[in-house]
Amino acid sequence: MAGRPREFDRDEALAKARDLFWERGYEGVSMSDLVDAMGIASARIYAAFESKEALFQEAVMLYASGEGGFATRALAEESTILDAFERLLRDAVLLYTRPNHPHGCMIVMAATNYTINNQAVRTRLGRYRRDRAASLHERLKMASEAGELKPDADPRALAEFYAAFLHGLSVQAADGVPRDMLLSTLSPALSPLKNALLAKADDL
Amino acid sequence: MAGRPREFDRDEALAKARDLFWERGYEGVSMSDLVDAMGIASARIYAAFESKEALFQEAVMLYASGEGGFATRALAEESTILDAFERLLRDAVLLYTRPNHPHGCMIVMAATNYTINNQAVRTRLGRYRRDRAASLHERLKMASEAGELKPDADPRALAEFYAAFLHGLSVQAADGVPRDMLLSTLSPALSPLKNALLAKADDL
DNA sequence: TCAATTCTTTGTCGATCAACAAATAATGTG
DNA sequence: CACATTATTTGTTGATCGACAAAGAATTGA
Repeated sequence: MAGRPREFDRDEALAKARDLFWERGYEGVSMSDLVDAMGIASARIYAAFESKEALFQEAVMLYASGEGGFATRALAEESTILDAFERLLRDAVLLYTRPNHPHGCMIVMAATNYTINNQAVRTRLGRYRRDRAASLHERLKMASEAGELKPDADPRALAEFYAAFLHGLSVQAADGVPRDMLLSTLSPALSPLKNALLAKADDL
Repeated sequence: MAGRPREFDRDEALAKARDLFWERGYEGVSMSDLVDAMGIASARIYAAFESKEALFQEAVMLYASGEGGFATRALAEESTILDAFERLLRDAVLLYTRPNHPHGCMIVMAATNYTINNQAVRTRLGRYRRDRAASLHERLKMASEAGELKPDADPRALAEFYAAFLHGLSVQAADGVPRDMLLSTLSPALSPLKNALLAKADDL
């Protein structure tokens, strides 16, 4: 079997599609935009990725498993809750303001407003965002059960607070707020968590 | 002068357009969607509002001077910085989760991702968002100069922090996070400001 | 009454949208 | 070699996009 070999690098083309979707969102990118950016004719895109929606989905998964995975990594790899959230927020700012890349989080930016036809795309991205909030919640519950937090701390409220802030960082970055400015917001942003920690030493 | 009188209520039609744009964004709404929602033929829309973009702009202004003005009002009408921000955030949650209305903030949701042709719309809404951050900054500087804040508090960082959180609330609301949940995030959200206040009594 | 003015209806414009069909080209396997 | 298989090229499809032109309808002032 095995017919004519593919002439373009599928991963490379997918990465280009991801960047375009990242910058302009699903509906902000037309097939002809993709043709230009990926450098291959539309029929080839359909052959390799099935449809625009499937291509977008795959691009989102590429993002989520790559740069977008910073949150998962921070939550899993840091041992204290404070270290985890400090790193998570810091990595978020760095990613959202990376030079020569689209600003903001792809999953936040790429699907807020949508045509009737494409509500499924919007809903799916909403689910991704809810999953992120859930993972924050999980990590905070863990910390609470491990005795890191005050007994009256509310892990769910803290989780939704940080989810909101994280999403907001993305909007700010897309609006061009500079990296240093966003980094300076992390000190106030971490104070709710610090207030919820069981006291060791009083800092600030 | 004065020819045939208009048969439809311009303000009413504009409000319907605003709600549709609020829910689905500028590009998420087509002229034929507007025709259906406003109940008038497209040529009438052009006669009364000039273009889709001008209609959108007017709808945004209607929003900004109405429901969207909660921030301006809170900042202007409350005398202490804490009261102002408490009310601002609370009003934001209430507006963003109002039943029988689109969820989230129109100015945050209606233009994050956009086609090349409509970057002007995106840019303009970005400017609105930056203006909001600037007004938070102004109010915090006022408070600082009035001696409400600790000398080492950073009004600019606090302003951008609250701007980010506010924008994030909008994303959360649009994703269906319930009102009570969002209200419970306000307690952590206010702790950075409380930490920056010159001490009077220590409340948790 | 009639002319000027404004609104409404109807139909349509060229452009662009996502998606594919058909034909041609290049590979491996038997 | 021939044939099955897969890629690429080219062109087109019907739908929908935003925007308007032209003509009829309703009103006011002269």
